[in-house]
Amino acid sequence: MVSTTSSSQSDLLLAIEDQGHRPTETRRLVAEAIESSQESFTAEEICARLPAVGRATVYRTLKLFLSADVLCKVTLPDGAPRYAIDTGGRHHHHSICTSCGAVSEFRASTVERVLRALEREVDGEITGHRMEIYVRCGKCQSGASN
Amino acid sequence: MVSTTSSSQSDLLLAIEDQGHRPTETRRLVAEAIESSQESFTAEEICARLPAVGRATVYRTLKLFLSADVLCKVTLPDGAPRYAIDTGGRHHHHSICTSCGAVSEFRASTVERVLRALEREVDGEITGHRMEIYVRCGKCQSGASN
DNA sequence: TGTATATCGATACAAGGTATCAAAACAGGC
DNA sequence: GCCTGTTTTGATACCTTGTATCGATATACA
Repeated sequence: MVSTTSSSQSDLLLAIEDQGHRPTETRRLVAEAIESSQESFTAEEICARLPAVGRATVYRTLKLFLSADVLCKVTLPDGAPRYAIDTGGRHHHHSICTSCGAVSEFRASTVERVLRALEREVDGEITGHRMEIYVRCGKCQSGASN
Repeated sequence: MVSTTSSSQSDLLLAIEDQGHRPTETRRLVAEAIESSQESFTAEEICARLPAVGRATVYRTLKLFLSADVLCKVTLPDGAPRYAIDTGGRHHHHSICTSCGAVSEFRASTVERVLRALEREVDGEITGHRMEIYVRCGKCQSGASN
């Protein structure tokens, strides 16, 4: 595929470019598919929307975006993984609407405070954590549909 | 003095019996393998230790223990699942040592308080959550080995 | 003893990825 | 433009963590 030096570069693409990866046409397609996604999405949805792009490449590209911190991967209550664009910079957590899949970020300073408190309760040193909040979002509550 | 209450039934086995499932020999084998496990373990480790028990049966049995709340399933930072005996009754969370795999429980009343506070921050109604704390446990810190 | 139900193992299959590898695309020097 | 070394790519095989199916067994119990 031929690379385009088009104007309005996607934020996703710029982010991995900053990490030293090439902004190829294939990656631009993946970025575009992500950016035009409503709410969150699965890797296989991207594969289905880009039949010309290999499955391995989709996963590789998602991984690049993840490591550039412009994409996040969340886990639904049943364990199914979903991806969503990650806009926040500092450390944060995600809330996921179990009806529509919308992912929001929140900087949980409160959560960090709790972790510091827990440091005295647990045996050893806290090295990391995982936290997700499942919600039924405002939109889904009002629009009775979903 | 050791209470020799005869054929001391495994707690795991008793728990699923209470749910109306039969305490079969196969299940007893799985329970035994679990109870003699150090720290946490994977399903495949149980399969490997019980070659006479079918893989599907091992997974089915783990699922029974999970739904009887005597087993818990945790996720390591890299996403790999592990199982551990769950002794706490009330709602609680787990801390996992990323060195040795030891899983501990903690009743995080503080965490619950945070969730109530977050209820005002997030859009919608909180319906659930997932939380895991990763630690380097005391044993691993002192014994420099792991 | 007979029969309904529960459980079992083998096996195929599913989801979500990763490893491999040869081919294509590319950057940069000439 | 042409060469050359590095990246990226797609196809494909494979891996992990399970779940579905199904015929064979085991079990309860009337």
